[in-house]
Amino acid sequence: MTSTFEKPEKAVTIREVAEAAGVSVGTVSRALNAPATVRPATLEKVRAVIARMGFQPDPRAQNMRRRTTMTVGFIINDITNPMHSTVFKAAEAELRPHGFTLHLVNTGGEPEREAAAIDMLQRGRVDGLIMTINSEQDPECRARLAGLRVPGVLLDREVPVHIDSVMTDHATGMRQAVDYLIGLGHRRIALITAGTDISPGRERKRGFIEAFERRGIPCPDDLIRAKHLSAAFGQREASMLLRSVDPPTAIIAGGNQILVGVLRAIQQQGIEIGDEVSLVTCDRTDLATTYPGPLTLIDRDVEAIGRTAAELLLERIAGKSAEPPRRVVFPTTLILGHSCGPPPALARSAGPSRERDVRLG
Amino acid sequence: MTSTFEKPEKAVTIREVAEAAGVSVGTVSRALNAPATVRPATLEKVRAVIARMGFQPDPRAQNMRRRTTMTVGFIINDITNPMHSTVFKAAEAELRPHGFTLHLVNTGGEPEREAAAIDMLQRGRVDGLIMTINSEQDPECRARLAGLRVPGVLLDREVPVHIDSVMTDHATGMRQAVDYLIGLGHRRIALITAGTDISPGRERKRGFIEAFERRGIPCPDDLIRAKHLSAAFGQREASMLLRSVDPPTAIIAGGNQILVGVLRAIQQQGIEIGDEVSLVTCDRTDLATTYPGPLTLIDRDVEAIGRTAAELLLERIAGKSAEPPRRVVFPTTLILGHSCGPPPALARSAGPSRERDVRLG
DNA sequence: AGCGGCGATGAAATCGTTTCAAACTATCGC
DNA sequence: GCGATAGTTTGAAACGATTTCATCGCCGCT
Repeated sequence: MTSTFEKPEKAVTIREVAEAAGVSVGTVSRALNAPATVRPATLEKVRAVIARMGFQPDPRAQNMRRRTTMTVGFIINDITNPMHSTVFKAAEAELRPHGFTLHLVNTGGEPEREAAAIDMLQRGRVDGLIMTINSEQDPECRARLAGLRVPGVLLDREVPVHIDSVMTDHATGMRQAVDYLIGLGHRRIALITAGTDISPGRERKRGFIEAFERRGIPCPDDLIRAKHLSAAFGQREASMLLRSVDPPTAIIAGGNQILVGVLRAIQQQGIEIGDEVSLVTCDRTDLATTYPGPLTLIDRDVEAIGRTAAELLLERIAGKSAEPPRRVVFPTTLILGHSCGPPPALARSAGPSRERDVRLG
Repeated sequence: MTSTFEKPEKAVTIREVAEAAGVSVGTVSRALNAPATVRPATLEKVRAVIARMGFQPDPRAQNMRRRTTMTVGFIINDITNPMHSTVFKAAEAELRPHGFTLHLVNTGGEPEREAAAIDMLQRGRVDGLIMTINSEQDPECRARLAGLRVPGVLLDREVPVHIDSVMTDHATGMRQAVDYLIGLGHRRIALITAGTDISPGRERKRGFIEAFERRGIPCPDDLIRAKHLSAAFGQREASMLLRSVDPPTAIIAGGNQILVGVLRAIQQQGIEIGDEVSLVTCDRTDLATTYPGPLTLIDRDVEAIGRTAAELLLERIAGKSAEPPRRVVFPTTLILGHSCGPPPALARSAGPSRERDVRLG
């Protein structure tokens, strides 16, 4: 409507307000930050002038003087990962009421960028950090984490450093899933997941192996592919596995991006999920819950994870920096869909547990 | 490894560096910001001290003094929407090499929060804004946008205000999709999309209507459901439409969240996509490309959109504030999947264009 | 009347950097 | 040898708020 360019009038400063109100700058400052200490009459007068002139304190000056920014840094390798963006959203919702706002850095998982992000943020730009550092092993990153000048919370990563963390019990979740598959008769179970250089990869692999051990069944080590959390990796490994001479009868996609690749590989080979190959995935994404079936998945409360990270951080910022680092571990839940059935060989002899539509492989 | 708490030593200031190097603070500052103006011998000496003491300028003080923050604000209603997070990522990738970092605010689309976000960011916290303001109509938000003190770029929103914008030609994309469906024989085509209070909703509806008009075919107004961009809305409307006495033979899911709801409704009623009902969706998400079929969709280059927004902003920040606002419009592409076929009635009489597996409704 | 105490206010210090005019130094031409 | 000049460096003044400290009135109490 207004086609006239509102001239970006120079911001009004506290000094101008003080002059206009006929008081000192100190009084204006107190009127804003400690209203109880200024006489009601004066307070009202100052407030009127503030409102009239549309004064708002300059955050830069406040940051400078208060040595605080009311900003929290969020470091993540890929914000387009639905799990990560959900954590971010939940953390923001928790922090906003406390006046905090978030600085988001998308690192792509590269060690240098992660180290650089920690560096640039923690040096006066934020009051706290929530992060998923992919370079658990990188000495640079570890040094940065060890020397952190602001409180920090680590998400789903295990770094030998004194810092709060919010973890997921991926191992137990994986063990349950594998146990479920073993119970259905599967022995040739494949696991495609993150590299063992990061906690989720290590934990999932551990849970996978443990499930077999507890049953006293030899673990199909040749079917464990723990390298990357990407769709491309998922597709490549799933394709190779499915084409091999002794293919798995069940696949566990250990990561929501991996699932995308695994599904593509399965489609490419025209294989029927649940009948020819059972499928379990991790994390409740739109794809996992909406894909026909739907898919059996290892769920976790991602929003609670984001909320908890924010809570831990808020407590630290509020001053409990002396207390020992805390570590909150969230459980997982196996949610049964219809993507698993008995392995084909078994199904052919014994009665099938659910309707199938047998096709040629 | 280091179990000793690295004491968060007080940050070293430029004054301390100056003293240690035996020069004035001004010289240290110039050594950093204008090395050419300081004598090589002095420069080296200062640099050595800086390195030894590990000095890094305090960003807060720099922001304060320079009146600039090297930060860009990104305001979005929902960062978990894959389109939005992709735009963010692309924009960040473009801005990072220029030294900018991003402040992300997730508003949930509420007008007050959007207005508050603009307010809090543009007053000294950021040097520019990239935003998708949902409250196109809200006077508060419009006023904020009109009085912006920093350069801004609007994403996919039409606000009568002098500001750069990056748009998508949703109307043409929709027209092509509808035309394609009409060509397949469909007449009862449903559109479920955003409300007409925001540009994508208006444009998609316009394109939908135009497609019929150009063919001289009456537009099925009763099948247009333009209200919200949510899975819940998509599911509710799709369910109602599919259960109605004269159901649509084709559905267009005008939004990636809407698609989730539409697919659920279709699954719930056991309807076969492509045979009993044709489906077109918007945006290339993992779900759309991985869902069996895959789905026919109206694609757009979301990364280019994010990149372009960043470029426009960078140019403004670099000083071209006088130039008239620019408006970049990105085209869409119809990508054919296998989710569309001739309408059931036609298919039953004429020969089907692709294999079907007829089921009871 | 004098004194203590208290609440409200103003003046000044402070945060750490950049910037700018002025001072200083060395070099050069004449 | 002297002034001009260019090149460096210095010292101090911003930047815009918060915060500390001293002061001033005022009230009540003895």
